[in-house]
Amino acid sequence: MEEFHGAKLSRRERQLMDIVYQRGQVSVADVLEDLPDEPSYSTVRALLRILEEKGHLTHEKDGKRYIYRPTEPRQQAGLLALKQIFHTFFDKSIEKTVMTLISDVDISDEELDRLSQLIENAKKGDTL
Amino acid sequence: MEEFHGAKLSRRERQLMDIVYQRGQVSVADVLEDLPDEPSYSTVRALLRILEEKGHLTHEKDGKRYIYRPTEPRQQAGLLALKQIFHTFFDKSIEKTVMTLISDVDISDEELDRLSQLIENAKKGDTL
DNA sequence: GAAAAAATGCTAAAAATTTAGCATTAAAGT
DNA sequence: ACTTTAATGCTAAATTTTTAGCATTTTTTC
Repeated sequence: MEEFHGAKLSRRERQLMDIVYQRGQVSVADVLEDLPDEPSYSTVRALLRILEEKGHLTHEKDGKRYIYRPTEPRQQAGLLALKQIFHTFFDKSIEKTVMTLISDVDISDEELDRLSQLIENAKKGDTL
Repeated sequence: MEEFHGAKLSRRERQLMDIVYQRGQVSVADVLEDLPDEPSYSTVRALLRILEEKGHLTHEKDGKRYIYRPTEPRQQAGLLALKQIFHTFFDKSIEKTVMTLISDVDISDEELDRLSQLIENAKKGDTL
């Protein structure tokens, strides 16, 4: 099993990376805003620096402040995280995973239609 | 957003809980077997005890040894973990999530058929 | 039933994580 | 240009996590 990004991160680090992936990119202030327990500015900066040292983030200057972005693309990180989940909780069964999602999360008829379409396309793609 | 079990756990604790959910139930030896870096027996026991203190596990005796089980059912824990992922990486879109799964993970035609069926049923259930 | 093996109970040290302070630099306002 | 504001650089303390040792109990074996 390939390793998903979260496996090597401490608790706080994971929390930060989640915020980064949710927002796409962050300033220190952004992170502070999303953290429920409001650590100090210094604390958040330290964590971002550590995550950058470890290679999970990069930063660039935007005016006077740093903007941090993940080094691993969102899509890829998401896939690994998803694989981890469906390996641990759903016996590597896509069916069980999707079943859980559509039965417990609100979903519109339009979305269901698009899902059907998606699967039909996958079938065609596979059999060709 | 409801909190998934992993959010309050340390790195090692998460690792243990993943093993527990993968196996359903574990002895100390089981956990040791699944940990790639082989910490000591004592270490694993300590962690299991802590997880029990925190309310994530319970144990019962099976002959001479303890068997630990999660207190939160697998299905429920899996759902929360899944929600977390699709919130963080897939914009809360079931479509994006499923798309990623079926396009990047090997899937058989039979499974695709069952998926179609699943979605058809969901449609009927919703519109009734 | 005595000895050996294999488990747990408890405790504390080592390591890693998390936190925040003080100094400095860069930007903005007047 | 000078003052104020808001950012970063660096460092170290506090806390949490992780680890493992030693004593004790339970089970197995002979």
